[in-house]
Amino acid sequence: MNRNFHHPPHELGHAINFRSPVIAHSSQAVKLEEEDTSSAASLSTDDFSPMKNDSASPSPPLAHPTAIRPVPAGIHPFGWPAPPPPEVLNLYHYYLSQWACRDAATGHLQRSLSTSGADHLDPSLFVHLPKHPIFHPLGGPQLLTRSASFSAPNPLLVPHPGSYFGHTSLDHSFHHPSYFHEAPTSLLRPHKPNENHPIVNAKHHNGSFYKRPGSSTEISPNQPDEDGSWSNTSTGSARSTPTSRSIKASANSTLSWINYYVNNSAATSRSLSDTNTDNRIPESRESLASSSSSLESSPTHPSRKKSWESSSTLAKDDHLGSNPSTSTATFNFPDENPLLCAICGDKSSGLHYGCFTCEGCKGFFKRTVQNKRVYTCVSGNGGCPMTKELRNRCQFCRFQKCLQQGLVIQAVREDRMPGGRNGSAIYNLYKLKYRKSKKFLVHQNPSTEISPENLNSSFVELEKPKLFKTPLSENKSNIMEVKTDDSRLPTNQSEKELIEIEN
DNA sequence: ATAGCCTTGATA
DNA sequence: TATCAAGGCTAT
Ligand SMILES: [Zn+2]
Ligand SMILES: [Zn+2]
Repeated sequence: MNRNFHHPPHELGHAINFRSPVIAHSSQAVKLEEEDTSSAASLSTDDFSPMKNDSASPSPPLAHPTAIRPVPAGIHPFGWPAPPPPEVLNLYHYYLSQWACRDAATGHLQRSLSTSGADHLDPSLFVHLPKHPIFHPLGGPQLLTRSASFSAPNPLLVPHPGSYFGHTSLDHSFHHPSYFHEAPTSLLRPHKPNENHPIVNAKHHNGSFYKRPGSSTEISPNQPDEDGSWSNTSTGSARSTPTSRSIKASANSTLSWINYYVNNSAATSRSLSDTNTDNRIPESRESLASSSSSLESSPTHPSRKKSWESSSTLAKDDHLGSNPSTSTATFNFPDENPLLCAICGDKSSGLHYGCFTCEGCKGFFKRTVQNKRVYTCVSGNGGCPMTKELRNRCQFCRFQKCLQQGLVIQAVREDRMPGGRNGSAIYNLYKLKYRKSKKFLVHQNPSTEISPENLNSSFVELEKPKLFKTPLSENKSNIMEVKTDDSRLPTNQSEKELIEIEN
């Protein structure tokens, strides 16, 4: 049977497809127009009911899907640790989100601020940014205040992955490492958000969104509400009137963390250039890297080291999730050990969606794709550790790692038909393929000893999935443009290699 | 929501 | 017929 009911990734991200009940109640999280005095803690379990809003909800659908954590604040169904304290500096998120913009002309990443000051920074643009605390570039999670400063390493690791600035839609490419480095400047502009953004557009702000009162450098009217909205951004011209909590953001302001990068933009741009493709994590950035070299690794540079072959401390547990500055090594799980989950390092139950994964990650991936769920990182930096113990703490980072490791979205069947085997179109997307010919395995390994090495030799390693291989580039087809043609013939190089080896 | 265990069904 | 990677079920 030819299966044609896959989950094409380019469909998953479209706003129209993100009307799942899980997403639907995100109207709680983002309200731009009206004042909302309810706090996030007021969310009840009813608000999260998956059966709610599906058909009978009177509230109109959102213009744009909003990624939220499916578990509302204050609810910890699985004994999760208490969520991080509320974030106090959305401005920092914004800054990081803009920091990664690559200049089309120079190829360098844009800094987010002009040297003339912060005139382009309008805090009312930050309304829908996640509010989770960020990780300090130097160390563990911290609450940055507007007066916070740091002598940051150079470069800062990554922009905040939960920012929607510059993106017309959410989809799973959002999770991919290339997202951070290849965001097209045509969509992700350095000094102001994407005007085409369904939320950040004139529809919500009467076209005066970017207008600023006079030449003031005051950038912060006040803090957003608990749900992330700004109470005073609804009506017209008086919108941006600074309040008593406004601050200055001039070159000599207290925003020294901004000034740092304003004054060091050249260095930071260079550090994120394309030449930086190795997976090595500089010591000064271990804290942010923790589980994922993923955020830096290039999908086109496989870096096929099989560290598990020589390592004897594979599944070393680490419960120091809140202190990642000391846990870099222990999170470096091998990704192709047939015995271990490529996502979390737990015991693998076999090949699932193209990779060796545990039952948990297999099910998690399936649920995520089937239900078209979108997550945000609980720590705000996309670098949450991924172990058996910690994998449930951040669904965003878990799914991100699934994609990074090469789990194939299309392998989740839309028709939910069990059994059988997936067609070649999907099969070709797998990073690892089971070698059908057992003769070769015997020939290769006459000994009957089952070692990880022998097991691995029975699998053919192929090129990275093409799914995300095309980096986000300057053309407008930045998001999941790769088509999944089921009728594609097995004529690619990887297939030839497979055949050649088998014969 | 998670994850362990079960059922299914196209291939070899 | 045995495999084994899909989805299903369900206690927690
Ligand atoms: Zn796992
Ligand atoms: Zn995370």
